[in-house]
Amino acid sequence: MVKERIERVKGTRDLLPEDMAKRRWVFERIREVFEVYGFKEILTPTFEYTKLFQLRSGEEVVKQLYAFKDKGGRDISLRPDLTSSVARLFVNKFQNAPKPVKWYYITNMFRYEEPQSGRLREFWQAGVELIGSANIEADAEVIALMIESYLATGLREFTVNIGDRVLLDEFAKMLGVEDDIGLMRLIDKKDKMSREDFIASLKDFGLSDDAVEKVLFLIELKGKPDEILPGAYELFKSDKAKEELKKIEELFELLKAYGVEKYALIDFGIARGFDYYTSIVFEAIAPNDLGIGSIGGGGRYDNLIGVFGGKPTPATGFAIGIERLIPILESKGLLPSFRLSPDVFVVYIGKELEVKAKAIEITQALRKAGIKAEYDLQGRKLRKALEYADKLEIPVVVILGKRDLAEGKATIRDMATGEQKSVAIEKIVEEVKEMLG
RNA sequence: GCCGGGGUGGUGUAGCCUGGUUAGCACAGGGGACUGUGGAUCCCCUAGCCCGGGUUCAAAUCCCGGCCCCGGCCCCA
Repeated sequence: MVKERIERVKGTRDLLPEDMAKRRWVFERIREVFEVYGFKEILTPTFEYTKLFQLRSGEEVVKQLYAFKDKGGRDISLRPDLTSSVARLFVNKFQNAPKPVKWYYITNMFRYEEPQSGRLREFWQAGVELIGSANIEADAEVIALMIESYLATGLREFTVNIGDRVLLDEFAKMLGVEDDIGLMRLIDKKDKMSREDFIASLKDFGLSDDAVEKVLFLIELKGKPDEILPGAYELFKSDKAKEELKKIEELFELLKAYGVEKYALIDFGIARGFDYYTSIVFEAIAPNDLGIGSIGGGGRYDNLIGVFGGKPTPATGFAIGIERLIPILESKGLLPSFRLSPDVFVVYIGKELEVKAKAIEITQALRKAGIKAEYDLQGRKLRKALEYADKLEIPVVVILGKRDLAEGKATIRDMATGEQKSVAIEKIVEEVKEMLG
């Protein structure tokens, strides 16, 4: 016989019962916060026309699509994020809905990248989109929500670092740099290299000594607003930049009102990709030794709806990377432990149908009472059945044999103490409930 | 797409450099010793060299290609 082993597809993961229990717990914590903030859950299709994702361009983006032709010859891609789909949905059906539109999603995404630490080809994100408000309150709302989402999972050591694309643009203009994207790309990499290498790469990029000084000054603008903003007001002279700085100042005032300002920092070196963000951008960082950088991020994208053919509509949002968050929570011992085994194991002795049937009836009665119960489908001998229950740490075993049955009773065993009692069959549910507390 | 390190029963591993008995060990799984009482012991069973090609009398072992894993680069919406 030829056995061909089928492997998992590269960059994908099998999620086992323990994994699912953890994920479900984390999803629920996050979902609760999303809901109390008034966001409503949506889900768009797993795949869309490739065109949808190409529209907001970026050659890299297209290269990392999981793209294919379907049988009808359509060019299709698995969604690399939900923002594009949400924008499409909004343009298709919700342009005249009352504003703001507040949506959230918890689902999987696909990107064709080389897998590495904290990066798979299929991954899950929990995110929100807030569409229809250009006010800084909308930015504050989603940033506060992001912070509270992490707090809900028990995480405490993290910061949400806030940057601004307008300021980076103004900065590039100030330096007379035409390739502003190239400059942002370099600035984004600042933490990955030594100061000397960073300076060298800036010079290679063509910056004058004076401009290099300014860049170094800019990336030092990282911290609490009262420490940072005075320096920022000195660095930026244009009206547009000053106006933007005022917004950020207000943003932090609002975050104070939300009660989450201690988790928020200014970091003007944050660029977060280069395609659709237009103003405030932010990313969440949680110190860890797992090699995991950002655990989530987002920002304002005021042009995207227009790009997709809608009337220009401001929007902001964020996404939390579940595959990055869970290992961090786990390494900090913040995840509860989950019991997957049943609470009661019903064992019958012998092969008689009558006994077997009674065991099933007892199991069903327990289940109807909401108790996680199983009976021994393997038909093990009592000794093996107890070993099994012990191994799975099942706290209560109900033993049913002909002798018990003759008296209309069953034996209930407390696996921790080994204590047993003989109980009338109709009293079993009641008795077990009491034992399980 | 590129670079480095890996891939031996379900899991963890020895063996690989230096090719040569039946690929060893531990745990897990199933059964028995023990026909109504667990965490112990003993015995038995199940199950493996990632795939393909090459070199060789002989390949888990050496060579080439592919796939997958771990990590890094690019990129990270």
